[in-house]
Amino acid sequence: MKRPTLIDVGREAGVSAITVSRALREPEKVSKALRDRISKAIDKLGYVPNPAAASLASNRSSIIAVLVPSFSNNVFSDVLSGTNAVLEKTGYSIQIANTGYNPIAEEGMIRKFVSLSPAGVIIAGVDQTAASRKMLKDVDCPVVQIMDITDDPVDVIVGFSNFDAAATSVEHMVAQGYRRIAFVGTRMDPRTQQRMAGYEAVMRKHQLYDASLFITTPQKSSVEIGRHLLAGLLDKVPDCDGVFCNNDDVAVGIALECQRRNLAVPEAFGICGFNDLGTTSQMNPAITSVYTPRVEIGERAAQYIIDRNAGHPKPEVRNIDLGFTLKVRASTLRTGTG
Amino acid sequence: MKRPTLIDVGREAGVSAITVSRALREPEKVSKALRDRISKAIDKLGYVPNPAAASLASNRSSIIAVLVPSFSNNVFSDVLSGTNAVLEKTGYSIQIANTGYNPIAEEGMIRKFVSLSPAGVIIAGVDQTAASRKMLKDVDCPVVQIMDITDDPVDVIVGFSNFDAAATSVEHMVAQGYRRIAFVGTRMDPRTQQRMAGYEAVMRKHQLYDASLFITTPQKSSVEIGRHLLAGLLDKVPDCDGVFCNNDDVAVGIALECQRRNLAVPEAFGICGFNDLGTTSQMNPAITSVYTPRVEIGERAAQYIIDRNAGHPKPEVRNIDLGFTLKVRASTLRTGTG
DNA sequence: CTGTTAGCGCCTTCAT
DNA sequence: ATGAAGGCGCTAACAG
Repeated sequence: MKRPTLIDVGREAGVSAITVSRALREPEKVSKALRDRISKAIDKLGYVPNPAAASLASNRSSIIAVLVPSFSNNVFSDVLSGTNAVLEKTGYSIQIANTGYNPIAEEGMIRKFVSLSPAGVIIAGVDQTAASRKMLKDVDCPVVQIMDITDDPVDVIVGFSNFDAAATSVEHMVAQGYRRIAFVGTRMDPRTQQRMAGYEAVMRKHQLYDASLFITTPQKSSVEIGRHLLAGLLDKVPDCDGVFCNNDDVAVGIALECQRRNLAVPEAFGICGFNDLGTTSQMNPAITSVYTPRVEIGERAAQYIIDRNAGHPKPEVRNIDLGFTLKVRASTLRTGTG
Repeated sequence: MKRPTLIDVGREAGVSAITVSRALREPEKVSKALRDRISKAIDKLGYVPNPAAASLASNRSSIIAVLVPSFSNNVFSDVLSGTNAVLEKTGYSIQIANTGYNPIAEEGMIRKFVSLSPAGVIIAGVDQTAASRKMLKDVDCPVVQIMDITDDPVDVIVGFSNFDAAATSVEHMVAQGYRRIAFVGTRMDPRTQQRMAGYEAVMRKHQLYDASLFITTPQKSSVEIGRHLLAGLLDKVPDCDGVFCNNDDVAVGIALECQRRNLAVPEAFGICGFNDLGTTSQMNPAITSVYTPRVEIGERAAQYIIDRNAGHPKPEVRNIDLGFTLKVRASTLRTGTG
C-alpha cells in the first residue's frame, strides 16, 4: 500500500530507476519502446513523483513564488489569473504570500521562499529593501518584478509607468477644462505615490498645483471610503471641479456620492478612476479610467520564467513596458471631443 | 559560500546536527544553554532550513493546499485573506490552485497536492468527484471543505447553507409584496444551483413559481452582465417586479440598469444581491444582500488545520455552520418595516 | 541510450 | 538531554 517509487516503476518496467526518471524529465533521451513500457508501469502502479525528493536531489523545485501586497485587491487577482493560466498546463506550482504592503515582512517572506530553491519569483513593485534586493539578485532563478517599470530591475520587470498613466489622465482632465482637480489617494503604497507624482507634475506644469487638492488616507480603498473622501474634499475645497483617483473603487464611491448630492458629472465635476476594473464603465454616467494590463502582466511574468528555465538567454530589454490605455468616458467629457 | 546545513550549525555550536534539529522543532527537549548557543550559531551562519529535506525525511510538508474555483472572485480572495492572516505567523505556507469550476481538473490538482504530503487541504464546496473524495479521505492531513455545509464532509466543513441563505432572502422579498421575483444566476456552479433551489422552494411554497422567471447564463458574473441580463429579463417577463441575484456584481449591474431605465427601486422593482461585497451597501438606493462570513471561513479553516496538527482530536461536530446575515436595505423595502 | 554510484539535508529510531 | 546510524526518493556525474 505504500506509495510507489521510481525503483518500483523501474522494476515493473524492467529498467533502472534513473531511466524512469529520465523518461519523465527528458523523454527524448529514452527510446520509444522503453518510454511506452515505463508509461504503462507508471499507470499500473499509480506512480506520482515525490517533489521533495526531486528538489533535494537537484537543488531546485517547481515552485514559483508570488509575492503580492494584498489578496483582497482585484488588481492582484487578475495578475494571478494570468500567471495561473500560463502555468497550469506546466509542471510548476504557485506558492503565494501576502506582504501586506510591508517591506520588512516582505523581506522575511523572500528569505523563506529562497530556501525553497524556487523555479521563479514574481514580486510586485520595485521598492524592496536592500536586503530583499540582494536575496533576489542571488537567488538562482528568474525574478520578475511587476506592476511598475524601472531601468534597473533585479532581473526583469513587466509593467507600466504609474507616473505616466496618472499624468496622461490628468492632462486629459485639464484639456477638458477642469482646473481644480483633486488627487484622491488611498493606502498610499509606492505605486500610488508615483501616480500622485504624475498628477503633481501635470498640475504644476499648468500652474494648477495647490497643496490643498491632495486628499489621502492610509486606509485601503473601497467604494465606501470614496464616498466619505468626497464629502471631506468638498468641505475643504468647495470649488473643486474634479478628481483623479488612484483606484476605481474610490472613483465609484465618489460617483455614487455625486449622484446623491446632485453634483452634475461631468458638467460640474469630473471623475477619473484607475485600473478600469469593470464597474466604472457601467456607471451612470460611465467613469473614465486608466486600463492597466494586469492579466497580461501575470501571463508575461510566468512566460518569462518558463522560457528562462527552458534555457532561453536573458533578454537584452529587461524592462517590459506593457503600457496602459486611458479609457475616456462620460465622467470627464465636457467638450464632447474627447 | 554554500548554504549552511544543520551539520554546519552543529559544528559552530559544538553539538550534533540532530540536536540543532530538535532545538528548532522541539525546543523544550533541549537544555536552555544549548538552545542559546544554537540560536547564536544559526544567526551567525544565516542558517535557513531546507524544507525539501525536511519533507523527504519526515514524509510531511508545511504546505497547506488551497483549491479555489476562481481567483478573480472577491469571495475567494476574502477567504484567502482570512487563511493567510491566521497562517502568516506560523511556519505554514500556502500553495494555491485554481480549479476553474472544473471537477476533472480539480481531481488532477488534488492528486498533485497529495504528492506533496501537505499539512492540510482547504477546498471549496462538496461536489468533488468520487476519485477526488477518495484521495481527500486517504490523505494523511486535515481536510477542510468550505463555503457550503453538509452532514457528510470528508473531514470537516466550514461554511453556511446556500439554500437557506437564498430562501431567507426570497422570503423577505415575498414579505415585502414582491410576487414576480426572478432568479438571476451566472456561471451556475454548484453553490449557485443550491441558491436557485432555495429560491425555487420558497416560490413554490407561496405558489409564485414560474419557470420563465429563471434567467441564467454560464458566463461569469460581472456588473456588465447584470445590466444585459436585466434587459433580457424585462423583455421576457414584462411584469417581473424583482430579482434575487446569485451575486452582488450582477445585482449592482441590474441596479444601474434600473437607474438608466427609470425603473423605480424598490417601488416598482426589488433587488437582492448575494455575498454583500461592499458596493451594494453604497448604491443609490442601497441594495439588500446576504452577508456571508468569507474571511471567518478562511480563518476557521486555517485554525482547524493548525489545531489538528498540534494534536487536537477530531471534533465531534464536523460541520461548522457559520451562518449568514440578510442585510435588508432600501432596494427591497417597500413597506418601511423590513 | 542505459546503468552505477553516491549523495542532497533532514528526521526517525534506537541507544546512551 | 544528547548522539549515532541509516534512509527518505530522487538526480548529478560519470561509465559504458
